[in-house]
Amino acid sequence: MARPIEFDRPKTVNRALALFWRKGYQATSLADLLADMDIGRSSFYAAFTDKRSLFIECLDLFSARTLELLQCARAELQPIDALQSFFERNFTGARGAAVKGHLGCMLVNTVLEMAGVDDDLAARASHHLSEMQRVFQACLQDAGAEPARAAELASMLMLFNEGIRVSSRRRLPDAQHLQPIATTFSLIRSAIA
Amino acid sequence: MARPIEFDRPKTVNRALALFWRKGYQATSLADLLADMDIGRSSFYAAFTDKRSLFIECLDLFSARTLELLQCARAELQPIDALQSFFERNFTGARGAAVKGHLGCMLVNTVLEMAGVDDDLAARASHHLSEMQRVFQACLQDAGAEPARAAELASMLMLFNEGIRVSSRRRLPDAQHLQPIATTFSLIRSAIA
DNA sequence: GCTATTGTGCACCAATCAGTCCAGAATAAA
DNA sequence: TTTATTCTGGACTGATTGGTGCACAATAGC
Repeated sequence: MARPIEFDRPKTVNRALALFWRKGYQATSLADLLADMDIGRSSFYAAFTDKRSLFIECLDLFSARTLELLQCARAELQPIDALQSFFERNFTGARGAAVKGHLGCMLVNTVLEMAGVDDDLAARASHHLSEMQRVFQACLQDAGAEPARAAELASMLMLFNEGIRVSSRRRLPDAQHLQPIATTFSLIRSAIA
Repeated sequence: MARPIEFDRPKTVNRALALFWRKGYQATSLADLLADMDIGRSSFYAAFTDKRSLFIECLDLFSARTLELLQCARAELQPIDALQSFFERNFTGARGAAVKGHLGCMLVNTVLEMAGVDDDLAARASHHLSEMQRVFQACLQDAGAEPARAAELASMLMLFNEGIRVSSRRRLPDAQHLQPIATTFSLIRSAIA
């Protein structure tokens, strides 16, 4: 047929995801993207249609990965431990994880950046957050909470999640994050038992 | 001497503040500002130096007003009630307040928008949030909490604040916000008593 | 080797960005 | 009225934005 595509698509999307995650949608220029993904303009538009379309792809990918991370922990640990580790892993252990932790959550970042600017993007991010909240709720039910109680706690946990993602972009000492996580989960445990 | 300034400076800054609050720094163009403030380019640069300088002025003004609101409630109500009303007022009562509530907190918005883009702006917003946290702590101490305990609760309350400001930009039903506020404060009350 | 097909490098585009500049309008002092 | 001072409207600038188009390069089938 013809010349084969020269770049590794998933890897290239990953680069874009990292950029968008760190700098947000608006502050990431096409020039930034092309340089970092190391492809030409034509290839970019041929493969990804649009800056906006690529952003949506990254947003969905980020959400899928986050949910996967959560489900993974859920399979390996007790439900509440799984939730707690989901928060703590951003501030402990490997340096790579800790660095990523300081970028917060791309979904939360997008909600705040795009609300009032591009409401469709904001709504899409918000929708992914609601999916996360449903997983929170499922974990809490697994831990023995009644559905109504689990829903109530899940919505508080989502609030906590949003808060900690903001807080983690403020470059405060890690202890400032870890201590409230511990406090919150000891509270949740006693609220269920 | 000469021609007097034709516009009411505080009022004009207010207009800019409202715009920045709603759309953030980057998405607010100079054209937007000029149209909304209803002044010409020259007057703008003569009076405010810069888009960035004006933004900083708005940021500081927003912070001052928020702190004032908090201190005001503190003077009129019991310390914990003051804190609780500070959160609830964004989702209850006059429609104007409720609309503003859905814009979240300009400081939180700025931290997330500018982190990794203009770290000085983000740091300035973050600094203002730390001031707020100190007022939280003072209220909790007024309510009888020991300093260490008050500091711990204040940092959790700030996390809660950041969360609720994110959540309020998601256009969820108000009950989704009011219920966690009630739950949180009943928790805090029992943690102090 | 020749041709058809497909992907790419790069020049180019209009639109928009923040910011500058100056001619002239409006006032106050004389 | 004249002059000095100050403020403002709007044209202008250079840089950057996201996006298009085209000529060429690289492959596959023949």
